[in-house]
Amino acid sequence: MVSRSAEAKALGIKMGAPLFQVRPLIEQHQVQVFSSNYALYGDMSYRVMSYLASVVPELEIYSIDEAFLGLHGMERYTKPALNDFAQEIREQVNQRTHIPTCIGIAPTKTLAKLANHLAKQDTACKGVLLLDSVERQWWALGQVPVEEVWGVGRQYGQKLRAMGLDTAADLACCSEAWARKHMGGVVGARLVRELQGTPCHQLHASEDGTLARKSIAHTRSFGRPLSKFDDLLGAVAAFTSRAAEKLRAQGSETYMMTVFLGQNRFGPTPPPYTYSAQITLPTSTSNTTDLVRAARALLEKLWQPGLLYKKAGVIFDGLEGHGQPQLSLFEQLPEVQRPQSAALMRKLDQLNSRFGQNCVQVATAVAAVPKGTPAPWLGQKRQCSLARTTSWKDLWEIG
DNA sequence: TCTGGGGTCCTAGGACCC
DNA sequence: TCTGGGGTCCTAGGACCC
Repeated sequence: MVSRSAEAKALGIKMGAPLFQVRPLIEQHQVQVFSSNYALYGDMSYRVMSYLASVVPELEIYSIDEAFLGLHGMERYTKPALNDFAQEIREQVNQRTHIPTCIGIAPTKTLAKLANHLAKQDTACKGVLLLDSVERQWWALGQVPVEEVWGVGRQYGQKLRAMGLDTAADLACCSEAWARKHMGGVVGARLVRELQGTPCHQLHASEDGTLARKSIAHTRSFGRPLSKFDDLLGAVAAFTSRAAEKLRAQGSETYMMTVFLGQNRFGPTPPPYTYSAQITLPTSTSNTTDLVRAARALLEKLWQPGLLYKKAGVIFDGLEGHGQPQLSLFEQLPEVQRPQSAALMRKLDQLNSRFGQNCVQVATAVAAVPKGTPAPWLGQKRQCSLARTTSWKDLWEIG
């Protein structure tokens, strides 16, 4: 259970609880359960972000369901005007997507997150909280338990409580030097300064309403544990293909690749549970066949006969913008060397986008799979909702 | 039987180079 | 052979985020 409605939370279904543990509750109260549906979420997110990009000077997409809006140049607006502006945004997003939102406005990202947190909690805010004075900022800081501050996780939360710091305000009273010493160095120092109202985190604006990642990964747990090299190769090749698609979709190339295998963390085997290997490629690429070849080499280093693996993943780091890779003087642009490669990948992406994911795949990803059977690494998505907005076969039918 | 899938930034040590 | 002050890259891991 990763995302729960207010009603589900009220039943006591915990974040991260595995389905089998809450099965009785679910049956008793007829709780509706859905597998994750990334295609639908991604498309709805894109609709919201595109709208936001059209109404504010700067937009940073922070995650699939959160964004920072830069309001620079709007400081002169009075409090009611800013509140009205935020309300208008909420109404528009709701009209277009039926997605409810809350907005926190403050001089730093950390304070804006804190304001947003309070706006969600207190219905009197009507979804918007503006912290436009030092007095209101300190009032807000006093309302929030320290572990709910953005950047304070479980470890620091416990540590701060043990030191008698209970609220965000207590933390904001600490000195930068203290935070540097006790909260992970420069990270903690910035956190405290942000709480005090001094911006330390820039806005990383995205101009086109999409998010350009610095690393791209595709990782999955298998439907059942796998041990044979060929099965794992199939999985790793399929994951590499998906990650390479994501890479091309954001117009990037990679020169660093990691492959990892994971064993069952809940099983009888003691740690380590994951084994990983990394390679630096001689030149940046987004070509699926090149990347699958590299993935295979990494897997050959990792794989041990007799071990049962439950999970695998492929991660691309060292991303470079396509067309402007940082090459040394003596290297050729990859696309100049192999002009047909880019065209082939474009065709591959077009086919898969038009006729469905995995319509065309690299042979390595399917070689080990007998005809007519699902790939052994696929998870069981038993309760998937439909991809209403991104798949022809799942369109709403009205009749 | 069943236990998610992504990301970010920072630190530190060792190899290697000038 | 020892001394010294840089720098980069690679690798691994920790803490946090959604």
